[in-house]
Amino acid sequence: MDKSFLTEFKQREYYNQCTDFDALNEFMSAKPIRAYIGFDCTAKSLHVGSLLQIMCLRMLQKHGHQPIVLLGGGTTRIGDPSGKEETRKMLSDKEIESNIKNIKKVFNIFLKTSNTKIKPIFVNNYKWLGKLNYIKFLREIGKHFTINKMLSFDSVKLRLDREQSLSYMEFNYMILQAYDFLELNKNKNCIMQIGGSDQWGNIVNGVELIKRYSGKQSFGLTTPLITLASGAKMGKTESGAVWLDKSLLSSYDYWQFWRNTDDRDVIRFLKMFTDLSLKKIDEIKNNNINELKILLANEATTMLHGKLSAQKAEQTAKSTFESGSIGEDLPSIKVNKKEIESGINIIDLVVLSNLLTSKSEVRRIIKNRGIKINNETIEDHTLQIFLKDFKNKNFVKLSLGKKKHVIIKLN
RNA sequence: GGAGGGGUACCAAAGCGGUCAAAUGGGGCGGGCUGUAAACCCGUUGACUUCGGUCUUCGAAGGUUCGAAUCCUUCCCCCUCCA
Repeated sequence: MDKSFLTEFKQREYYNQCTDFDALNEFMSAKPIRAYIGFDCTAKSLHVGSLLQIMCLRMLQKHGHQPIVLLGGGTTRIGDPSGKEETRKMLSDKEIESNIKNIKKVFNIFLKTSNTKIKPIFVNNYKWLGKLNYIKFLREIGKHFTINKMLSFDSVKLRLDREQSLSYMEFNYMILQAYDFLELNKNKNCIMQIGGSDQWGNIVNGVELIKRYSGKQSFGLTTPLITLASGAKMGKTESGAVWLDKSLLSSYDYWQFWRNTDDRDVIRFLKMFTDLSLKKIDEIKNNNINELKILLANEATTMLHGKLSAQKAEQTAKSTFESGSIGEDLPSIKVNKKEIESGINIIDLVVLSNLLTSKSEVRRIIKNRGIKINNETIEDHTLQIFLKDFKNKNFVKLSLGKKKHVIIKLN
């Protein structure tokens, strides 16, 4: 074992804070360890906001350590108040279980699953949280927490300071997360928890609980909150959240997300989100910035959707943006021939294509010259589209702005 | 419990009887410039529309009025000070 995990962790700018950096470094150098990250299961899938965490797990594997993936069926039922302005809606057990099932897929893509020494261990904290005995829990675990301290945590303090209510249920979240860590420490020999910087308080609680409960040392490690050069939070695109799931966001759109990275973020993202060696990144860092963005997009898309999807996306982007033609990977919808036969209003067509949902908005954008059909700007919102407008191959390309395109095919 | 202040569109914040679908700023969206970047500039930002208008919005419910975001009543929520 070497000391390379934390070294690389820092070099790739994953590092934010650690409870005891030097001791952890010793530990990780001595022998393989197990570390865990918990993931929220409130949505059908994860989005790029969780990607850095996933990359951490990959890096653990790369250096011979074993990741534990906690899909929090238990804590999701409670809802983490950290960074949230208000209580989340409650999810049904059925939804949570189905979310967990779907989210698992992401890890099987990003993580190595064949090598038994490092393959991810999936755990669901509902298994232990679900059957807690309240009195017993209060006596064994609750006694280690003081309200005084709990009130001082940001997740709680911010909510209270800002007049928003915090339910008793959510107030317990941090204890449950600490308990998770204790549980994994006892039963899975897990000595580290990684998380985003907003999880620091929760993580430290776990480390302290383990210390008090069993006298053992454990570690917490956090990654920075990634903000874009523009100051925005990472993870939004024209079409919404950037999901790590093909059925929620196409590989083309995923590719586009990376391709549209702000200049100032490119090198950082290459380090964070690709497997390119740091040496290689250093060599190419002065290359043409757009080439680098394409590289980033290809690497990131390959990792999630495979090489073929990445190539197709790149090809489609090329034909769409460089030659204004039509790439096969553009999103498409099928329309029944009958709907077009007698002519269809351009506004209705745009709505039909799901590019926009409000007719008023379509009108407005047409006025602003933002709608194109087969690359021609629409000037008149009363325009009718007929079968003859569907070119040779029975399709039209409908564009909203410069970046959103849909192919409408006849059925 | 007492005394004040406040709840307005995605957010912040004006408006305090008609000219208010509601100033202004931010954000979003579209256009221009460019490199599918940033910065900057312009336009736009409730829904539907035969582009004449029509309908629904200013914490909630009632009321006054020809007419209410604006006045009155009750209720809900928040903030500050006092106890």
